[in-house]
Amino acid sequence: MKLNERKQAILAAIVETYIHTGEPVGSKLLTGKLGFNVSSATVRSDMAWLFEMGYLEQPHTSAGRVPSHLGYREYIDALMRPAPLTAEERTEIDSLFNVRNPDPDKLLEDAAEALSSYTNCATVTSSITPKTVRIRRLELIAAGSNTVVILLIASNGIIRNKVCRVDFQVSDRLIDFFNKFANGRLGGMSIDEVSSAYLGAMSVNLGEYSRVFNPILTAIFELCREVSDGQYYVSGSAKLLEYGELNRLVRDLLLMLENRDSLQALFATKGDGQNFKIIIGKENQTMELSDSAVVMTGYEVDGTPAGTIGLIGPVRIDYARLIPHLEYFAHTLGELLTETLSRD
Amino acid sequence: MKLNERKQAILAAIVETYIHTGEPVGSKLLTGKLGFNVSSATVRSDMAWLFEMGYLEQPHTSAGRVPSHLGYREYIDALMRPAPLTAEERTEIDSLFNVRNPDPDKLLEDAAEALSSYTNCATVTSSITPKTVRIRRLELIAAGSNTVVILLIASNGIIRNKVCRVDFQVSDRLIDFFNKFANGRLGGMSIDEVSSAYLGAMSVNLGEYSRVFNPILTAIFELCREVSDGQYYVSGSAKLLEYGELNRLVRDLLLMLENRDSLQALFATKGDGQNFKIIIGKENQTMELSDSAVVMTGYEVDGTPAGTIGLIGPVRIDYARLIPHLEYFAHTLGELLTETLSRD
DNA sequence: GGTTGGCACTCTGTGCTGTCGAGTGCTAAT
DNA sequence: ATTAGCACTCGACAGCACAGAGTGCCAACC
Repeated sequence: MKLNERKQAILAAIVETYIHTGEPVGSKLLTGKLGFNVSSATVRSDMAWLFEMGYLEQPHTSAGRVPSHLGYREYIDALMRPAPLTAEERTEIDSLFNVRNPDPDKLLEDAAEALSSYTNCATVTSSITPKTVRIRRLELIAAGSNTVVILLIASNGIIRNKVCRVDFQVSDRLIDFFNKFANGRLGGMSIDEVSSAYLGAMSVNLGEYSRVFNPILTAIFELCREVSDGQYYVSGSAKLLEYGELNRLVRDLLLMLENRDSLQALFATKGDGQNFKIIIGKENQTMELSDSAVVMTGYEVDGTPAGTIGLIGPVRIDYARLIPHLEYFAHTLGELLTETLSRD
Repeated sequence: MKLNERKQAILAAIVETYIHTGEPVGSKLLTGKLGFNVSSATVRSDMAWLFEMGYLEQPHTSAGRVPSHLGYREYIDALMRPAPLTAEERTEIDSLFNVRNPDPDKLLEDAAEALSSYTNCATVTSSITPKTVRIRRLELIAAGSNTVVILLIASNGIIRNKVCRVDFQVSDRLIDFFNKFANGRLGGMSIDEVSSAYLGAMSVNLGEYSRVFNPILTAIFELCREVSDGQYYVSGSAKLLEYGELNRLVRDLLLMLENRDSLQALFATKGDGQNFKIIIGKENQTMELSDSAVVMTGYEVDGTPAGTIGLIGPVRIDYARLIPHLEYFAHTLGELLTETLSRD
């Protein structure tokens, strides 16, 4: 049931034309766009075949044809010719990053914003914390007589802090004591290993101080979870409004993008490693996305997968242009993060 | 040119009916809703008068009437009877706040979210840092051999950190030295007094270390600006899509809410102190808001204005219900923050 | 003088109709 | 296998009539 050369060309032309115009494409228009020298009737019979096979859909009897999800799938998997980035585009993207900031959180935020302004889609970046991330440093800082701030610096450069109220009178001596204790016990440990059980065991070791420091240990646990759950940066969600075909669901889409859990569910479906994942329309598990396409890929820091970058737009987007762009964004992001971290 | 009792009642009834139904209201419908026992013809002549005076508008000749901005204004300023909160509503709102978290940033975020889910509008909360906010503590923490984290704890409970790359080999001795130096010079100082000039003078005092610590001083300056500029938390912007009348501008509205500068411009127009400010439609400076209403008020921490809380919705919102609610939110937020800070 | 009922008028929304054009599907010829 | 020709289908659009809601005005009334 393979497509011959002409059928491939016709399908590709339909997808590309439709991506551009957003209108069903007819046989006559198509004959002009094809390299082949055939009449519209021939094209028509091929289109009928493609329709039969499920590659095309028909909004109504006398309209042109529109790619079905299967059609897009075939186009993306086999027919599309990705447009490699020009040198100018590369330097333009490079300049979009705020290279000077060594904070990974800021970098992810900037990347989401840059990608969004570049692609005119909603974008999401996230840090998926792999098992290898360790606690580089924990620091307790006095913030008041009964308040402390706990600062966690992770080996992937992520920094989080948390305010914690304590029962005891905060003193330099106690802070010092705890900092030594905590860094001794937790420093260098994998984030995921910091379980309530482990912290409970630690608490026992604190002896007389155990009760006093318990809220702090709890806070440390929560901080580790925050780092390990990663963070999602969304940008340009308002751009989804520009695509009329999404109108029906755009409200749910926006709500989804505001909701951490939905994002997590979506990005958890990401494929293995650096590979691309393109989910088209109804292929999506979630209703909200049934008229959208999600294109995402991972980025690597120092050779290990460290996060995801992706975009959400209408099914009708210029894959051939966007995929190489997204690839370059992921690559650049990984590079910058690697460089940032290798500096010490 | 004052409105007599019946005209007042008619205007109020028109505003309230229109807020509910969203459809132009006609004289016949109105006669039923009024306490007065008059015929539709009488109501009609009063409506004609209100129209003449600019309190009402007419979408087209044979349609009912719709309140003009002046009409809304009169309603809000003189006619509206705010619906005081019931005890249940109060406890419901109280329970929406995540009371246990002593972090002001989280509190503001929660407040925005809670207010949005409660009012079905987009909401914004912000911390405006008054002149009285001081540096409570500055802490330099080693994050690598050439990287430090600077943590700033402000007297209003706000905590910010920044990663900073340095030229020198980070050592405990240097960190200690700088921490003492910085807290001695800057601790207790008003955020706004930390100018580049002042830091420049400090740098001179560092003598041989001057060059080495300069990037850190710059980072401290930036941190102070971050705290002093305040933060904006937006929630529920997707809810604006539910209001058909905003459709035309909703894209620009959403973009505005994503943009820090626009928010700042909007909230800078806030009135004095705790007072309410309601800006209706064209009263707004910014085009994007010309079909929306902005309702905002300040909240106070320890008796001084400390921030703003507000909501953005269509002009047609239930002011009588929302204003007391917003008031209560602002009050609760201020209380919680005051309590949080007074704990040490 | 304020209030009322009556009536003509205006405008929107809806549904029906006919026409136009784009595009298909089929068939017979090449 | 390809093509030209032709009938057919369907949506978009414009025109039209009609019902319904609401107004504006006027003469009559208390």
